[in-house]
Amino acid sequence: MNSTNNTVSLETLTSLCKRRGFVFQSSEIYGGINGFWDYGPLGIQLKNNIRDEWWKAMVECPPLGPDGDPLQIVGLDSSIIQNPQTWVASGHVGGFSDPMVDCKATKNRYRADQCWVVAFESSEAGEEGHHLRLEVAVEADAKEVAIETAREKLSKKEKKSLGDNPAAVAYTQMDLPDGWPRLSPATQENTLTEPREFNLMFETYVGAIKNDESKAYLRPETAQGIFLNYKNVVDTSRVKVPFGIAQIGKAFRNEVTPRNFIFRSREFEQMEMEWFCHPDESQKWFNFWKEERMKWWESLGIEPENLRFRDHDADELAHYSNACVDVEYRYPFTAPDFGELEGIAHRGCFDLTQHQEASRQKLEYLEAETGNRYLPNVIEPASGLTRAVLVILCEAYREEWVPKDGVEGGPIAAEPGQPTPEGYESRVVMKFLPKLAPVKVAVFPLLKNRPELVVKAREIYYMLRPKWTTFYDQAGAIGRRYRRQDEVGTPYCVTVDFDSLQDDTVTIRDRDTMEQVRVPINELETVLAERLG
RNA sequence: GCGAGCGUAGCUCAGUGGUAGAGCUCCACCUUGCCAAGGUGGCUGUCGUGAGUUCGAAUCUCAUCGCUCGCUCCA
Repeated sequence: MNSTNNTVSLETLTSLCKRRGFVFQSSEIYGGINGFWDYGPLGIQLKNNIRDEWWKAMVECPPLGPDGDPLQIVGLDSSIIQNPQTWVASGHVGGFSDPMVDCKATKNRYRADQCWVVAFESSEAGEEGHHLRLEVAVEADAKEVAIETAREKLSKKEKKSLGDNPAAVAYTQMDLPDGWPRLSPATQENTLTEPREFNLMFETYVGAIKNDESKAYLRPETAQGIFLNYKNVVDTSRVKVPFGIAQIGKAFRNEVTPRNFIFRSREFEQMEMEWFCHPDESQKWFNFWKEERMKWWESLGIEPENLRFRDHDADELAHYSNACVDVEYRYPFTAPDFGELEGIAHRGCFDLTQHQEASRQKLEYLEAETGNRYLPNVIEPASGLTRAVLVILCEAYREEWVPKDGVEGGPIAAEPGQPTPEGYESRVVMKFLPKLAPVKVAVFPLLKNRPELVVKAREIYYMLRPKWTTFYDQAGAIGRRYRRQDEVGTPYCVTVDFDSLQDDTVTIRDRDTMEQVRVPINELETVLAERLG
C-alpha cells in the first residue's frame, strides 16, 4: 500500500537528499547556518517543476469557475524589499510579534501581554526595595485577578505599599525599571526573564547610511507585494472583479526555531494568490478555492489519505482573517498527525483597507456596469513551495523488495523493520510523477567497452536531450545504473543493446514496474511522450 | 532563547588517554548479453571549531558553532 511510505524518517530522507544532490545545508563548509538550505542540481529541478505546475494551474491555465468560464488570474513578481510603511500597515511591525517571558526555574513561557505586573515595596530582611510581581491570566478581568492574587500573596507591609488602588500593567506596556526583581507566579522568586521580542522580520538598511530612517525589511510574505500592486494591475491589465493576482517568490522569517529539515526554514519560497471578489460572494469563493487547492495537491500524486483540511478555530485566526482553512499533510515527523502545507484565508478587506488608509490612495474598485464602488474582499490560497518540495520527497520515497532471478513477480513494498526475504533484494525508489521528476529519461549503452553500443547510445541521448531532461550513463553494470536512477526517481531508462545494432530498436525500462518494452528508435520519442504525459 | 541528546571519510557507524578504522559509496581499469554489492588498484578525515588539563586528547574540562527533540511559531 502506497500510504505506508510515511514511515520514512527525516534522517533517511535528509541523507538521501544530500547524497544525491537534492538539498544541502546552507554554507556547509563554514559549519552551516541554522534554518537555511541550498537546493542542489536535482533539488532545484524538482522545485522548478512544482513551481511550474502551480504557475500553470494558477496563471497560464486557471481552473473553470462555477459558471463554467475560466477564471482570470494574472502574474506578478514584486520586490523583496518594499517601502517599510508596507509592514506598518499590514500589521507586521508592531502588534504582529509577541514578546515572550520565560521562567528560568520552571521553564514555563508566558506571553508578555498576558502577564500583569503589580509593583510593591518590600522591607523583608535581605530584600529591601521595590519588587515587581507578575501574574499570568488570560481572562478579560485578568488585571483585577492579578491585583487580587498579589494582595493574597503579599505580607502586610508589602500590601500597604500597594496602596488602595494598585495598578496592574501588562508586562509589554510598562517601562520596566532596572534592578527590580521580577517574581515569577510559579516560583515566587526572581526567575523571570525580560520580555523578549521574537521579531519575525529580518531587518536591513537601504543606502549607505545605517539608521532608523533607512531601515527596511525582507518581506515575511509575498502577499503584501500583491496588495501594493493591486491598483496597478486593475488599471493596466483590464481585469474585472472577480480576479486573482499570483506570485511566487522568496520570503524570510526569523523563526524562533527552524525545524524539521526544510519544513520550517528562515528563508523559504511561497506561492501565493490573492483572489479579489465582491464581499457578497466571498464565502462562495472561499469554498471554491478550498476545493480547488485540494484537487491541485492530489494532482501532484499525493495520496488523498495523507491530505486533509483543518478549519481554524475562531481564537486562532490571525488579526486580518475572517476564516481560514489549512490543507494539511501527514509528514513523517507529525504522523499519525498532520501538519500545515497550505493556508486558505479569508482576509476580508483588511489589507486593502489598511493600505488605503496608510497610503491615502484610493483603492476602491469601480464596477463599470453599476457604478458601485467598494473594496474587494480577498481569498488567499498561500502555500510554501519549499514545503511542497518536502511533501513530494516524503511522498515519493519508497523502499521495496525486488525479486531476484528465478522468483516470479514484480517489486513489492518493503515491510518496515523486516529483513529482506529470501530470493529478494531491496531498493530505494523515488516515485515522482513523471511531470515532477528532476530527470525524465536516462540513456545507457548495455556495455561501455563496445564502441558500437556507446556511439548509438550517445546518438539517442542527443536526440532526446532537447526534449526532456536526459541523463547519459555508461559507468558500471547495467543493473547498478538502473538502481541509481531509481534513487533519483527517473521514470524511464533507455538501453541500447546488441539487438539495437541489428534492428534499430531499444528497450524502455519502467521505474515502478521494472518491466521493459522494446520499441523502434524512430518511435522512441512518441512512446516516451505518451508515457511522460 | 531555555532544557535534553548528539557531532569521527560522500553515507552509516566502530573506536573511553598511547601511530585514526570498517562497510557501503565514489574514481580508474578489467569483467559483465538487462536489474546494485565479481576482480585489481585508488581518492577522501587538521575526529565540528577554539582554548585548557596531560609527556601524550577523537577520548577528560570549558567555550563556541551546528544538528535532533521538547516549549514557541508559522507557508
